[in-house]
This record gives sequence, structure tokens and C-alpha cells, in this order.
Amino acid sequence: MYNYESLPGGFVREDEDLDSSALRELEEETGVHDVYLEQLYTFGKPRRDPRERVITVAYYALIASDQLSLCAATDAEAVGWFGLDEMPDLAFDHDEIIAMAHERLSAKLDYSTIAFQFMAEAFTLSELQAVYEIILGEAIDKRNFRKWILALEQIEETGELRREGPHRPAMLYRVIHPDQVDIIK
Amino acid sequence: MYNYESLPGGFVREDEDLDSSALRELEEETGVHDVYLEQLYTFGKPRRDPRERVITVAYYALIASDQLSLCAATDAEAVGWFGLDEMPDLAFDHDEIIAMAHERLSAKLDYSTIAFQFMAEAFTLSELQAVYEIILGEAIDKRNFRKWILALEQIEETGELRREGPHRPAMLYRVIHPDQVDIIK
DNA sequence: TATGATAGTGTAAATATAACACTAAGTCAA
DNA sequence: TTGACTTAGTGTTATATTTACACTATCATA
Repeated sequence: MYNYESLPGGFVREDEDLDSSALRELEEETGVHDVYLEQLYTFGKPRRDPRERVITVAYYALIASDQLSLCAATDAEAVGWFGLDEMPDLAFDHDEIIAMAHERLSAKLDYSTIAFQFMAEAFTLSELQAVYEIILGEAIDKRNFRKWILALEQIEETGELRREGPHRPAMLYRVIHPDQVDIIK
Repeated sequence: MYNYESLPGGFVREDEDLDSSALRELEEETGVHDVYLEQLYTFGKPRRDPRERVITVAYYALIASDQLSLCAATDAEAVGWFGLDEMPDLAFDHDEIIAMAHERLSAKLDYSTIAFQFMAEAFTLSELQAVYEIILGEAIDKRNFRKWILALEQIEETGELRREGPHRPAMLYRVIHPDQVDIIK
């Protein structure tokens, strides 16, 4: 009867924090772990799930681009990654949750270092710029982007190069404080 | 046994939206209505209330400065207004909720027109500046503030003056779109 | 060795922000 | 009536930030 895809989720246990619960459900249903997790919003309209009253404390997680493997849990449907522009129909108000997460993330790009959560341990400035461009949905001037991101003094050269493809190799960078998301400016 | 002050709040009803519930509890316990309401964060640590598991979807409300009268509900303790610097000891993690609301509000002053929610229908620029200074906890240059706030084109002169006290009367302003909070810049 | 692909770099103009001090209009008291 | 006090109101200049913009470098491959 309800034939839509859902976001990963489940019920909070009696003796469990909300953050832990989100991490647990995510890992149980997708195998994904080692993520940046942030509470997004709590959705509680009375009939958002027509079967019963459900109040959802929604979280979003960001994961480094080299950690994308998924494994469906035994009791879960197939899992998969979907681009924002290729989302299947979602159950309940899950599309609203996605929209809000996207909005939150776009806003945070401007005033925090949250984008680094998507990066592998070493990355090129072009890759980092692509993260910004994809999330913001607009092109960014390459020189201005580099000037800006380097001025933050949050990333540094690794000294290595990535040689890949028929073109000039790119310098690799690393995040100086990989485990924190800072407010900038 | 628990002798601390609490924030207004209560349980969500079976057929009630979270926003409506927050508004209802606020009015029931304080008589306050006609507020700007925004969901803040959901607090769910297992023993934050030592009596039983309570997950709190916290909201904050802003109210115009000429609407500050309070009436205690029959079943509620005495209610009162408290400055941030004169807060009594609060129950559970309610101090954390206050701190987060203050933080959120400070941040929003910079990129939204949320401050107008505190203003009466007509107000002076000095009053508006005081709102910013109190919330941000720092002095603002008067000329720069006026230049900035007027450039937003979100307020306009009413044409009236407020004559009050032994000094030059102040021009009165009104908010052009009083029922919306805009993102600026 | 020419082609095609991505990496990498600097400068100048425009805009935004920050610093800063005096005059205006009222009340009140001497 | 005038001098003292109080808050309202106003512009300019320096600094910092943001934007616009085009060419060279290095590699693989044909």
C-alpha cells in the first residue's frame, strides 16, 4: 500500500540519546558510520504518517566521499544513494526533510567549515570547489574560491600530488582540524 | 523536591501539531499570545528529567515590547519575566535551552529581520538599536547602525515624533512587512 | 610534437564595513 | 532667559572584502 522510498530511521530506545539513536539506525540500515551528524528539525504534524502518530526528530549526516559503500540491513529494503535531482518519490513528508537539510547545508557552507566533512583525507581544491558548487547549485570563480578557502587557514598542502588523467597533476590538501566544524567570519 | 523554576511547557496532545502545542502551552501558562514562534532544538538525553523519560521539542517565542503582560494560569506557579543576567536556577537542562535560544537569536540578528518581532507598532531607531545591543551584548556605532538598518528598506518613518523626556524628540518608524521575517544579505 | 584536458595564478574595480565628533531640540533649574 | 543636561540625528574617509576577469603550466595521448 505504501510503495515509497523512505529515509533511514526508526524508534528511539528507552535509554538512548537522540544522537545515538540516529547513528544507530543509520548504521543498522545502511552500514554507514563515521559521519558528521547534526539535528535538523522535528516534524510532528498529526497525520504525517497516516498509520499512526509519529514525531520525527530528523538528523542529517555528512560522509566523506571515500566512505560511500552501503550495505542493506537484513530487515531493510534495498538501500542506495540518490542525487538530489534523481530522488525517487518519498514516503510521508520525507521530501520536506530533504529540502530542509539541503537548505541548512547551503546556508552552513557560507559561515562554517562544514563542507570539509565531505572530503577524503586528501583532496584537491577542484574537488572541494565542486562540493560547494553542487550544494549551492551555482558556479564559483576558481581564483576567488581558492583565495577565500586558503585565507580561512583551515586546510594545508599535504605535499603530495594527485596524478590522474591527461593533464597537470593537482596539489593535495588536508583539513587541519578534521574533527571540528568551525563558524567562520 | 525539585524546587527550580521551569520554562513554560507541557505535553503534546494526540491530535495537535508541535507549533500549536507550543503556542497553547505558552498561552495557558502565561497568557502571552501573538508571538513569533520558532522551533529551537529537541532535547532527549535519557535522564534529563530524572523522574521519567521526556523528550522536549523546545521552541522560543519573541514578543513585542508593548505586549509584555503576564497572567499566571490557575494550575501554574507564579510566572515572571527574567533578564538573561538575572535568571533563577532552572530545572533540568532548561539553562541549556535558554543558552541555545540566545545563541540562535544572536546569529539571526545578523542575517534576518527577526529583531523587528520585538518592536511595538511604532518605535525609534534608538529602541531598535538597543534590541541589537542587548542581544549581541556589545555597543554598536549609532551612525553605522542607522545607515545599515535603513538600507535594508524594511522600516519606514511613520511621520510622527515621540516627545518624551528632556531632550530632542525621536522620529518614529514602523516595520513595512511586520508579519514576515526575511533573510537579508 | 600538436592537441586536449585540468591545475594553477594576480590585479584592479567596486562594494561593504568601520572609525570617528559634532549639531539639534527638547526639559529643567538656577 | 539662559546655561546645563539629555537624547536624536547626521557624513566623510579609510580599510577590508568581494567581484570580475584571462592566461600559462603540466600532464597523457595520438
